[in-house]
Amino acid sequence: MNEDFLKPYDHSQEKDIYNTWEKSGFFNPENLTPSSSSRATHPFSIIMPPPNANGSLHVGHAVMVAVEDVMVRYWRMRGVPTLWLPGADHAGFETQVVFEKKLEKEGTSRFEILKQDGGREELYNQIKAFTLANKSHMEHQVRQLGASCDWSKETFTLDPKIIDTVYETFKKLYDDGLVYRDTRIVNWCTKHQTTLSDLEVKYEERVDPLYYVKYGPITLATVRLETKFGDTAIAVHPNDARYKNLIGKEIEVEAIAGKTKIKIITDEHVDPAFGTGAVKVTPAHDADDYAIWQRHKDEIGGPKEIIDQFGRMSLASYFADTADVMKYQGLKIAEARKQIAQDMQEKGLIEKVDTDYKHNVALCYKCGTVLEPRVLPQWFIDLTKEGNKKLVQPAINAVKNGSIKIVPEFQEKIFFHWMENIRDWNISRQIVWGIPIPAWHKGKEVYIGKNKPEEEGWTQETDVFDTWFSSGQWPTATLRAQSTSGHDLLEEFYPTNVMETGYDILFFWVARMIMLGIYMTGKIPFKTVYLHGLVRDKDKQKMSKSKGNVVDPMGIVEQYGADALRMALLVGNSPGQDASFDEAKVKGYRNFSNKLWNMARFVLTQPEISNDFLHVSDEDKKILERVREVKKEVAGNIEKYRFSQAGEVAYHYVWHEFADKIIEEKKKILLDKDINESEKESAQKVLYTLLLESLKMLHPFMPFVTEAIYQRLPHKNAKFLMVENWEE
RNA sequence: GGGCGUUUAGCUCAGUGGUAGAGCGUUUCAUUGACAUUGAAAAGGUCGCAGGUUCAAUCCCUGCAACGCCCACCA
Repeated sequence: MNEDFLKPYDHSQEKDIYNTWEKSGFFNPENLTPSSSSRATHPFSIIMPPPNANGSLHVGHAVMVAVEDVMVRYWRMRGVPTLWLPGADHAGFETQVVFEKKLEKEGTSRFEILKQDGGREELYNQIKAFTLANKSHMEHQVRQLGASCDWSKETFTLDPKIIDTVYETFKKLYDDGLVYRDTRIVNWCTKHQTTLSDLEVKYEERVDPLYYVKYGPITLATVRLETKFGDTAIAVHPNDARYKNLIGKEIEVEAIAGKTKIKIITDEHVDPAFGTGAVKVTPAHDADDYAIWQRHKDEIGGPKEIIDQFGRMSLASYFADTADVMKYQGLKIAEARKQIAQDMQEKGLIEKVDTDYKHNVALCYKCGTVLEPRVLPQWFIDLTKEGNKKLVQPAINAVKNGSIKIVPEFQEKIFFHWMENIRDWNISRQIVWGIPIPAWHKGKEVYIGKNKPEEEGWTQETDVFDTWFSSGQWPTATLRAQSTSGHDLLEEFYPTNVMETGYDILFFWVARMIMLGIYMTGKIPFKTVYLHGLVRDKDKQKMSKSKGNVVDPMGIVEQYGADALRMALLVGNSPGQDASFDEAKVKGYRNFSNKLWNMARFVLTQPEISNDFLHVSDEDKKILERVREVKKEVAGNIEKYRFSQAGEVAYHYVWHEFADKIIEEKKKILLDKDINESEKESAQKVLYTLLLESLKMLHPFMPFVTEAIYQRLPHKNAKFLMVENWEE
């Protein structure tokens, strides 16, 4: 027996085991010898959600690796050609935000860098260096978790081949009329100086004063007093009797700077029950008002922009000669509002103030800054007109008709609900860290292409793509990028089997992959979507840096081993359901690793009985039959994505049946001098068989300790447990 | 305003149309031979509440309550 067994199991050997696996080449599907079983003709593939290369892995990544590795290792042992393609995401906006925080700590900002000549390139290069450093750090961590993915095919979202595909898709969308550039009201973050998609807006309920302002004969309620300088009309409901005589007229209004005139229009959208039933229309700074303006373009003036990109009053275009207004010039919104309220109070223009008015405020999901709606030219993907037919409906249909299954099933309802109410997607970002939108402008002309057109006068688009536009093409783009002349991976592995990710990015990512995947290839990108839940802390609180309750998975791996962490994250957790992280649970499974180690130690004290041993007792035959049943149960659960159940069945069998009962009974037989050799040999045969079967069924969950034991067996069928045949 | 999820042992959570499960915790006992990162045993749950379907419901249906989450252009 190997001397290592005289000591407790030492999980620090995980690193060495991983290295030998990786060097063996068995992570790569082309090095696997498919088994002869009929299942082996259908490959198994997973594209790993590429972690953001801007920091360390969090527990969510550990869940992702654990779940995907279970499937991949299981199917590999079934003799199926198995591809698990890893990647890394440049994560445009997210990474730029992380990088800017770093700059802030260093006492500078991106604007300092952008001021210099060639500042844009400089900033890009700095973020690139930062990202690449984090990328290799993160890849190392994915290895530590035991991910048996094919590193030779690792793909980065900024690889030239990925960008080529993204450009090709963009061109196709543009040619099909599914991409358009238009000036519309969009969400603008005054801190980050970029627009955000509707998904990147978080709403928070706040209490603000609601001012009842006198507009001549009308009083109307508003929170945003400061936008009054951008008013172009007042709207009332068409059936509102109170305003019957005023509709369509221009009324004269006493304002801060003397008298002005404003038109009364009607719009179905106005709720007569709110406030006074009259609403000021400020199309440049409010999405609702912009919508009203669009319906009344012919009657009223266009958007008057009176707040700038930094969230400061910018009144010179309309009020340069009016000192009473220009005194607010340059004030931040909140300050301007306060002063205007005060001034209007003094002039008797405010009828009353409702001080505890509750309403939802739109915030930047990253920094919490109040978003300022702005009217800007942006690139959009049409999802409401032609795009609804060509992008949205095919995706809905794929899930409705079962070509794509979402696990857990209830998430399908959530998916449908979002898809059926989807809006056009703003894919423009005004940041540097991202894939540039391949477009050129000359006056109103637009040219789509990577390279500048020959003729004079074209200027390059400066917006970059929303990261999700490129990652939304990930399954297709990666397989295409990694294909070689000998291996068309799209042909071999697309559609992939499973897309495993967190439910929090169902809309951001999964929905878009389905739409774009079908659009690009005519085929669904994956057959099953498995959505894991969020990992919260021990007290069910969301982990966050500010709360200081973030669990570092790598610290846990260091202390208890990746096997223990993986088991703790798998058992007791179900798809789509949040889980809480308890270190005590990890400790329990660390103990299990050692238990298994010692079980092996005991078995290996016994002589190994050759394969052609024929005198298995009837009782032992039952034991061997039973382990096959258990293994089938584990397999069935894995195939049905019930990883918690699968892990628990294996765990329970190995510890509480094999160890506690069978080993104890066989121990008695082996020590009893009155029992004949044949029966002892039968017991020894059983012990060796059960050990091997236990290692196999636990390997997808706890790859390291099972491999460590396998490598110390006197006779091995395969070079690695990782490529042992699951069956026999 | 819509939609979704959860409610099971002290805690964190799995699970099933037919005497209820795991991890941790608690109590008692055992132990120099595989393992104290151990073993044997025990306590502990009218499976949120109220109806219904069924021979049988924790599980299916209806309603309710509490908690949580997502979506939504009411100023």
